[in-house]
Amino acid sequence: MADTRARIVAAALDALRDEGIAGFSARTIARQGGFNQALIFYHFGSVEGLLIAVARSESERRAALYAAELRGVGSLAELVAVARRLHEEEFRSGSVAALTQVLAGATRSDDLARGVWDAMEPWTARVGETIERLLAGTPYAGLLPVDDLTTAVAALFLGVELLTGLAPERAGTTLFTTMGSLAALIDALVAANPTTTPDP
Amino acid sequence: MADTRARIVAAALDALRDEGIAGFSARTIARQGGFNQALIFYHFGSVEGLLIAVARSESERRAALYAAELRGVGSLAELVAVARRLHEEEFRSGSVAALTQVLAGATRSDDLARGVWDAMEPWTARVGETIERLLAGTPYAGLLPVDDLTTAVAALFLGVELLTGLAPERAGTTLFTTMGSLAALIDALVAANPTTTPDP
DNA sequence: GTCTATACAGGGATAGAC
DNA sequence: GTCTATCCCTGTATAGAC
Repeated sequence: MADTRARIVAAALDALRDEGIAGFSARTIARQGGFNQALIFYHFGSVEGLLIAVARSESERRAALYAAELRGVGSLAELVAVARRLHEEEFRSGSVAALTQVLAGATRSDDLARGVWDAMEPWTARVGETIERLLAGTPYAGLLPVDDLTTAVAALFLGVELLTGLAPERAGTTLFTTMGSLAALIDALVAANPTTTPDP
Repeated sequence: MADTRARIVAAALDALRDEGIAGFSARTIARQGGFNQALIFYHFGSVEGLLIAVARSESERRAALYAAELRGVGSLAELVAVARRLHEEEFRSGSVAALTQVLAGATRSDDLARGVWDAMEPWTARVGETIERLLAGTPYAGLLPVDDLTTAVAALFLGVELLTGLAPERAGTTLFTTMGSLAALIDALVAANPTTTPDP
């Protein structure tokens, strides 16, 4: 039953958020979801298989969410504003925290790493489209590789999550306020120098 | 004996790099270092205690390394160049990878989170000093909070490590090349607009 | 498809010999 | 300070009842 699979994935996500990858076990997950431990092996083969399923499911959900939010973004400052909103929403629900746990866990197995990487694709693709659109309005369009910028933005987002998990009060509101100021600053600088080109 | 403690910490670091936080156990570590498992409990009280000790030791080592490298940094582009050199060195040795594992593991316990956060202080302090020095040369000195910028830079560095662990070929060389171009671009924009101020 | 029961390995931690 | 031995818990995985 597809419904059971969804319930298991949801419980696994909760467990990942609450216990971290180190405590991600079939027993913990089953306790969370109030179902039997053996179901995990029946439906996903192994705990690792479930982890990949979680990564995939989360990435698809996130891609849909971000696609809607990112559509209207027309400047760096707006990108930061959207990132802030999404961060607050996703931090409350603990879902990006769960993603960082998956990433940390992926170092153990190459299969898992590949699976998680593939699962992230729908999300990073949305971010990449947005960056491409932003760049198109500037003279730097051909000079800065979109792929690398996407990786950098994704890395920043994940890193913030990693640190927020450690000390929520530090990365709370002021960090995004500052990044917003910085983005506005860069927007202004770019607008003021429409023909400047970077060093080769 | 202080020597034994150091041996245990070194073995723990190796274990963390190879197995990740999910496989970080007293037995794995003891196997790595060729000593007895019970020594960990004698010297560090618990596996968690050892993890905090590893975080502290690593942070001090890293602070010393970075202090030397960051001293000469006078522009954003130079900061990226230093970050690239350090990333390559630390990625080879696996030590930032170990740090991300510690951070992921810290979600489990508040004690651990506090310990790891404190342990990161020497490192972030060096980064913060550098950013403060960079800002001092611009008109934005009072406008952008150094603490938040430090957090952002640290987050970016950690996030890159997280993604590099997942797909080394993606975050390899071109990412830092692009970030270097971007930094040079911003340096140029700032130099061209010495009196521009950001939106309030 | 789901549950119970169970195998077996690995891990945290401690007692006590040396 | 270090090692051996051990307790007991947790975890993965499967067999088989329902």
